[in-house]
Amino acid sequence: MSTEFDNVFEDLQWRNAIAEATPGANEILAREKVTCYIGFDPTAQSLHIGNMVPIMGLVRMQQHGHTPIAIVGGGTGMIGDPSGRSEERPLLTPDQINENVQGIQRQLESFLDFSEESSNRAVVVNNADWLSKVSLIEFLRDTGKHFSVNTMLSRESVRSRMDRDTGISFTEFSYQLLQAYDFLRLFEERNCTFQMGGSDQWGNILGGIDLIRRVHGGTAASQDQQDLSRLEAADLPAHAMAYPLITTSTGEKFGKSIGGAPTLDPEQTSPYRLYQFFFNVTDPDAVPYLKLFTMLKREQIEGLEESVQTAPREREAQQTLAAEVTRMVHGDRGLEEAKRVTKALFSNDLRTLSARELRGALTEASHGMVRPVDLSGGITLASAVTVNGGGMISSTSELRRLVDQGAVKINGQVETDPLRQLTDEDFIDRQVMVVQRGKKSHDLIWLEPDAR
RNA sequence: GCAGGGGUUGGGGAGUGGUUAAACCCGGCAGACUGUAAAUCUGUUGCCUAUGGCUUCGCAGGUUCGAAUCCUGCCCCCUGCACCA
Repeated sequence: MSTEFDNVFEDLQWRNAIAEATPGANEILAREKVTCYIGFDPTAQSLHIGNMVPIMGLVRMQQHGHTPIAIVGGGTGMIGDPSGRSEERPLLTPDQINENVQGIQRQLESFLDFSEESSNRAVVVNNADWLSKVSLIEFLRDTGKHFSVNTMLSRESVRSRMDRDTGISFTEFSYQLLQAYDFLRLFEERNCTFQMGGSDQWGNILGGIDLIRRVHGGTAASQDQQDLSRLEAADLPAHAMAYPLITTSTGEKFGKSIGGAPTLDPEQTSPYRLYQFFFNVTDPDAVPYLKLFTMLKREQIEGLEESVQTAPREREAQQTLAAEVTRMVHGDRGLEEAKRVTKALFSNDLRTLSARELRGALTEASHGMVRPVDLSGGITLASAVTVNGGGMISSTSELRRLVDQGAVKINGQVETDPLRQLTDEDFIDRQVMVVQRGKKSHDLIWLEPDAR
């Protein structure tokens, strides 16, 4: 695969995907093909869109001929990264972690090229493979000896916790050693000389390079890691770069909109919702996201950039962004589904669709709350809509408020009476009812099949 | 351990006996405008079988016609001091 950029570094730089880099990293990447890695925390069952940045980082590395390794932190996950946390993390059970590791591993596999024929095929490794096997004594002697507690204490993630009375446990304090050790192992076993990560991980990443340097010699072995940036490229046995943490143009944490960050798991976040998430991105965010989240070429993106300027109404950039991401995550079928549902929901002719079509389109759509309802005992709209909780409307009071504000539509018709009795007339084809809250949220309710 | 301060509705933060479901700000949600955008404006933001009722102000009791507001005990947090080192 070829691109318009000479090397990954330039590519990533153009995409604003580089916040930090070790001195000389750009030359290395231009000159040789390296093996690089990024770590993924198994704190949840599924990756979410925030993880797209690192994933795309690996994808682009591979595209440019480098060999990507994804580490899932089955071992470090047992410890917990103190970065960005004001309190001690609850420890996950080994079972949970295992489950999460497997889920994440599966998801990663759909982005990277793992084929045997590939000369730079991707690898997924679990750091539990080695972390769970090192002996404590061995670790303290061989690795711990290279770390100065003074330096470790000065780490922002540690210091902020020391200042609070809750403090930090030895467990989390040790985290930085483990992460550094990962890099050392990959360096030794897989000739991996490059690490990428979020800029919040920069300290940990440098710790890894420093460890490698101390273990494998180098003239400046006694220097403090704080001074890494002053070293010449030649002194560094390994390199790294960090991507910036993404925020929206208004400074919010990325992905925090509608009900939390969309995940990459279709069970948790339907393709439709993922599509909608990106479709609704604001103008100033559209182009930066296109650069970060898609494989589109420079000229395509520049074309879209112009379209945001000249014809914002067309929302070409958002549409392309949404389509590209959805296809990458859920494939052509997922994208098709997302578009089909979008069309059904925003064309305002719900009544013309059949129950079958609606169910097909909506079951996995929007809030995904599909709930059966039994009419036989008589039921009000309010109780139908709020059954089981968990839907987009959580209480009768909330329904009333929304109805008062003219925000609720049933099958496309504005609703005025939250307490009216439902009849099977309210269900399209006497089967399904589409509840709409505001412009963008939908629920689907269907009649209990045998209660009709 | 001693002394002092404090725990209020998603967050911040008023309120120290009734007119307080609890000011105000932020956030959230919705409406208008628009482009399924941003900005702006408006409304709303405990629950219910709803011109009323119920449950909320760390927890448990108590005093009162009436408590978030007063008393008692407990839990948790912050600040000084002491102890430890």
